[in-house]
Amino acid sequence: MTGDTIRGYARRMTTTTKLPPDEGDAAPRGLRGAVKITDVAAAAGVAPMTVSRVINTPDRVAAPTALRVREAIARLGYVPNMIAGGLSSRRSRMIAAVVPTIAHPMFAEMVLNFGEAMREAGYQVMLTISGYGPENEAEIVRTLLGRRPDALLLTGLDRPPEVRRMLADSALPVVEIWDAGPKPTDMLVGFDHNEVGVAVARLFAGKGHTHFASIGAADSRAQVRIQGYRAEAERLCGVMLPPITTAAPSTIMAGREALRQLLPALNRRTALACSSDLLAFGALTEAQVQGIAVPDRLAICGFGNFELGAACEPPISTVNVEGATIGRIAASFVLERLAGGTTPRRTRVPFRIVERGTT
Amino acid sequence: MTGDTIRGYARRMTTTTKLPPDEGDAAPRGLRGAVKITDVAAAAGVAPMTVSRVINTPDRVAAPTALRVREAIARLGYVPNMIAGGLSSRRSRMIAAVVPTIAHPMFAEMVLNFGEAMREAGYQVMLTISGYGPENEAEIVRTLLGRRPDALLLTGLDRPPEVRRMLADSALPVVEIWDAGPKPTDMLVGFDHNEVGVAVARLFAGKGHTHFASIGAADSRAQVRIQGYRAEAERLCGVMLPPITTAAPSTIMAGREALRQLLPALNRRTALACSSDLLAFGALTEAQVQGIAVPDRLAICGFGNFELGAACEPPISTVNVEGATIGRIAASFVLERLAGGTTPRRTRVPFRIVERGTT
DNA sequence: GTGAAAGCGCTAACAG
DNA sequence: CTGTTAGCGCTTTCAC
Repeated sequence: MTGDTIRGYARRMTTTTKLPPDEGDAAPRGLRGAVKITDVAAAAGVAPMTVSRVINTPDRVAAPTALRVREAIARLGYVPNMIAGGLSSRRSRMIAAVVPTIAHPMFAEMVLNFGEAMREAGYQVMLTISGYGPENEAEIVRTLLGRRPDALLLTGLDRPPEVRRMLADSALPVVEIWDAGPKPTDMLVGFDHNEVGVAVARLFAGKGHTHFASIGAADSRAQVRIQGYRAEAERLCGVMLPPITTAAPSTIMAGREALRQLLPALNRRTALACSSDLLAFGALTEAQVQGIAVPDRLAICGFGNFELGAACEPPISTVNVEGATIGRIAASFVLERLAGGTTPRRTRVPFRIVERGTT
Repeated sequence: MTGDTIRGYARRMTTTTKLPPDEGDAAPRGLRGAVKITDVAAAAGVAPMTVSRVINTPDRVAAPTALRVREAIARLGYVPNMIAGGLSSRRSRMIAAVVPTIAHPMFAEMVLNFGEAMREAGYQVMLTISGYGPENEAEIVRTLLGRRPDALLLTGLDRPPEVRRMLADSALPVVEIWDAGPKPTDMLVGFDHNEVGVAVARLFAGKGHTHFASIGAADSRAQVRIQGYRAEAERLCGVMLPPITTAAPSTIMAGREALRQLLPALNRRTALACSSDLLAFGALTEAQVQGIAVPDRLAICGFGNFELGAACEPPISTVNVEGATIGRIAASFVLERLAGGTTPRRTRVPFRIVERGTT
């Protein structure tokens, strides 16, 4: 524990970095050198509470006073301690978010837009990347709750009972994204993955396909999409090739490998649904290598609308779900609740089939 | 402000979610229902301080006492308030990280591994995605410092003076990643982007190339790589085609477009360096569409070692820098400092040219 | 090995 | 519009 007490102090002396010389009587630099609200108050000749008001509720302070305080803040380089503020006000101005991955462009977009919207409103987002599978979600949520976030954003609806209990006990606003289902914890911004699969099957059927194949990652939502696709194709009397399941998260290589597995069964015109554009691109690439004509012999539809699918040759038909939109809607729901709203917001975001060269 | 006081309370009544029935005399649920350390202490018949010890320094508590306390913690569902703990101990157990993007696989990997390593050590990472360009870095760092992180991870070395000042004043451990240069703020885990460019030029030169082209994103590090490449190629008496500069962040489409621009100048065997595998894949795709033989007429080398480059056909030669390694080393540096170390750690991580089908 | 007192830096609540 | 008082929930410090 000895080290903890000198965290970050003597250190500068051991670096070669030249520090700028002290600029006049600026911020005090000593140990625990952080300027605090009382320092600012003293410098401005007001009470600490007035400094607090200048920062949090500026319109409740007379203009000349506020000016003096702001001047002192700038001069001293005061950075309010939100940890202390949060303890006192019981508002951490922090939102906890959990997503399975940021490698998936949709989640990356979602995170980016959610974070931006929350930041504009004065909140920070604490992001945790959980990986697929809900195994350690309880652990993650417990840790997150320890920081007393003002709200949570979680992915999916597949929540262990222990987590549901913790969330209920915390009584915090919760937004669940990505999935749509009947019993969200609280608020919801998602879509029905089964419907996505159905829509893809109908797209193919509408083009006269009678033979249907699928490549799906071993991730619960991906499997729901694939099942929706297969069920609908079957309902339409399609001939089903055996489903290929690949490891989650999806990769291009897995798509190539899966197409190679599919090869022997590909003896007539076939429609192929992939649970990700990465798999679809892999399948397309391998089809080209194997000399299978796309889309004439093999039609391919992916999911996710990755830039890759739009920019490759031929461009890949896919299903578009806007991560950015999900992120912004989720942020607006959270902010509304934080502002006192009580509406139990639930929204299905639309998805859209983007037809391109592979169908 | 009226809303603030009822944040999250009456809400459950308006949802359709069925809550599980109260399980015996479990955690108190009322307003501000959070169980606190005094509740646990009372339930276990000890002082709050003993509960704190059970959580933070278990070996300073007698086994039977600890057992009773742990039992009470579990029964009440106590989640320690780290905001209160942080205020008291002056250790937030939080690390602030700033990266320009998470769309780039290397940053995604870096963030993932850094976060994992820190989490294992009991820290959380608060991530901010800044976008390219240091314009708003001061604002971001100020906000982050308000949370009193125990350390910071920042990208690049291109730091506005105001930020350098804030960092120096805070006296916190800082690790800068991605770049290598003579005057880091504190610790460093990066590589020399110029050297990367030089290495690519030499790769091409070694294969007898005499004509050199480049496609680079308008991002400072990408430009350094491209300049290193062009300077070295020139030094080796290469004939230089005019550089193509594309918008940051890089896209596949930009690579295709850039190759189209390059087309008129491509009247003999040419080597093409791209500042990202996305640009390289775009160039490759467009070359295939245009019927330019790769690698015979046009050799291509990318940067980043994205899965895309490895899995497409032909696979793209590239420069590999392990984001995961950077993340883990950065975490180890921070943890060492947090444990009391004072060594001014600076490391250059190696990069490696991965030759594949496009050279 | 355990407890009591004091206080981290801020803001809610009330008073003036 | 501004100030005073009293905590927020925990940990530090010191006593036992």
